Amino acid sequence: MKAMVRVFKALSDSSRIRILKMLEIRSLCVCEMTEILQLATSTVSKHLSILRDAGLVSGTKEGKWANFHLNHDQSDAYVRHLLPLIRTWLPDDEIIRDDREKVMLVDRNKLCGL
Amino acid sequence: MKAMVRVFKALSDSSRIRILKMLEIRSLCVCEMTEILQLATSTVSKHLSILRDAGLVSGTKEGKWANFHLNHDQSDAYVRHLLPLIRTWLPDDEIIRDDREKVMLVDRNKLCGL
DNA sequence: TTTATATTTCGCCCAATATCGAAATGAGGT
DNA sequence: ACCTCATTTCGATATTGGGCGAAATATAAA
Repeated sequence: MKAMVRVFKALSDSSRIRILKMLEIRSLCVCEMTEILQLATSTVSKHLSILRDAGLVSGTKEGKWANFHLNHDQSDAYVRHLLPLIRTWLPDDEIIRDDREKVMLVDRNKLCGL
Repeated sequence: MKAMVRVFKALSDSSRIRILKMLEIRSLCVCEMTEILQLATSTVSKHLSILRDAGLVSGTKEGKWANFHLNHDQSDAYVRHLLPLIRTWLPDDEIIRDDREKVMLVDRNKLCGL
């Protein structure tokens, strides 16, 4: 039950939902998400660790960046069932739509280190 | 998005998960759940109002008791998809099993008003 | 090795929430 | 109407959780 509650807790914050919906487009590094969400880097990193602990995302280091992506298949039953559901939800949400447009525009090389 | 987060928030507490799993067996009144959960009546009532606001359960007054039951079909997409999922989860959880055994034993007439 | 930069961790603050007991509400039975 | 009892609401308290900035880590580049 603890694991299940942890997953639901991870899903019960709008910033974290925004992150998941962005990651449906492509994998992203922390500074890209920070730019889109307009939150402090440390806050975004915290959100990602909560999502990682729940098994919803995973992050792999690539050079100086940490690439985060959705944890579709290799994960437990909760995540395996919930991610596809969430993918079908919020198709018309304004914030989500705007976020995803920005995902296609941001470039980590131009973005980070301003 | 607000509605979706509200549903996930409602699901991210172990007492409320226990309530949902008990209601999979049969509808229950507040004092029956209070006895099983070993929480204050006011706490259980609060949990139920959170579950009701999320659309997960509904309660109908029957005499002096308030009968709560799961909100399977008539509810929004989130609840309609999540309740069946949750039904298949935690089949071997000890707490859930114990709760459900108690559900079959409690009798509101003997229980309430001790 | 030193410097620059992307990320994580830490300490703090404020808001939200889980819990309780007491008081208020509501519906039945007398 | 009054009393009883199940439930809800209210007030207080303690814990959790989201947010930030600063310090610590890690990795690339110089």
